[in-house]
Amino acid sequence: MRWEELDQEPCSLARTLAVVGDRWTLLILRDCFLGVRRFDEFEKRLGVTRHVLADRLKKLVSHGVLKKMPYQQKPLREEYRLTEKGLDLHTVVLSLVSWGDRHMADERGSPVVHVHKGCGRAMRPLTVCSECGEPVGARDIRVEIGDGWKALEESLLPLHRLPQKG
Amino acid sequence: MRWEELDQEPCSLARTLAVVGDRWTLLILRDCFLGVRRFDEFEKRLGVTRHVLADRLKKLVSHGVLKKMPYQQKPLREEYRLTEKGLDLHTVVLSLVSWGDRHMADERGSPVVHVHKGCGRAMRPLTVCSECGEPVGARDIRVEIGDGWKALEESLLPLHRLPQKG
DNA sequence: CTTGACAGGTTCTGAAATGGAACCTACTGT
DNA sequence: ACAGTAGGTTCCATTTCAGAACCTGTCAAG
Repeated sequence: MRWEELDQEPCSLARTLAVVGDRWTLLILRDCFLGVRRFDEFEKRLGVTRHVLADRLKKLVSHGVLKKMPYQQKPLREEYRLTEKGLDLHTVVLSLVSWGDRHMADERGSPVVHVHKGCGRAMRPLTVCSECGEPVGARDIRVEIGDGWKALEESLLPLHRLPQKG
Repeated sequence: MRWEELDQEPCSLARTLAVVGDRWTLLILRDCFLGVRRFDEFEKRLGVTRHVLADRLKKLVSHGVLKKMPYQQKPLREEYRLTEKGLDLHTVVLSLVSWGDRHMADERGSPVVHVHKGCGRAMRPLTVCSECGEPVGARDIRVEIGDGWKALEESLLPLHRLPQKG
């Protein structure tokens, strides 16, 4: 499978990875959420080569995750900002960070703390069911085929075994 | 920056990407959550080369995300199963899928539906604050330096500008 | 007892992506 | 006139990847 074919896959995860499924892209997005907007700032903070950085920014713009906004004329200078579509990736970044905090931290603890402006406290993201509000984990969910995709059932989901304890 | 240095970074996102920051790894994990356990099943479903598949499975085992369990002797055959650490990645996968459903779906809608066993309804994952239970988005959170990392403040977070509308 | 099949890999080779550095193009400031 | 800055592009050596063939241990059929 080629990278370019990925956004045609009958799988929302594959389609998302077509946009952000790359180590540099997610690090760029992390910095976007911290307020970084300019080419040379990304370069200094990430240690990525300019070539790759230019390529990833271009892809993110073409996918509508970032947009270029002029911040001065003469000479024209543009900065990269998150669109609403890009801001919506916050839960993805947050869940990745949260997993790292739980499973990859050293004795110094979490490098950054997320403070919820609403209640003022340090928070961790919790994933809950949109319907009943209860927290959900891997074992609480069953996967079924979407209505528009019944014809492809066999190729989509040959298996429905859920991961159990042990 | 080299891939191998990534898990030493003072950033939980970078450390997480050291484990799963690769397009094939996340597709492998998707299939794990659907119940796929054996080498040749992964190969058929993913269209990945055997070389890369063997490499990624080995890395996931070495990071403690998957474990090899024998399911027969003579000849010894082993299958790959999610550990608790691996099951804990479910929220990551779920948030990626959910973003794809919202922003990358075509007219046929979501390929798969997640049913919450607890309440029996089709659900979307909602990210809420662990402290007050309110839903959180990108604009509801402020980032601060963790206690163990104050000394590195400048290199960690030169900027605290938050993405605003427009 | 030879042939074939199967699970689960490893080895080989050419193509693609990446890292590192140099170069380019407007402009501004001294 | 010269240096500096933002935002790239070009070039080349190294690394990684895709695609295919090959290897090993076991069983089952003819």
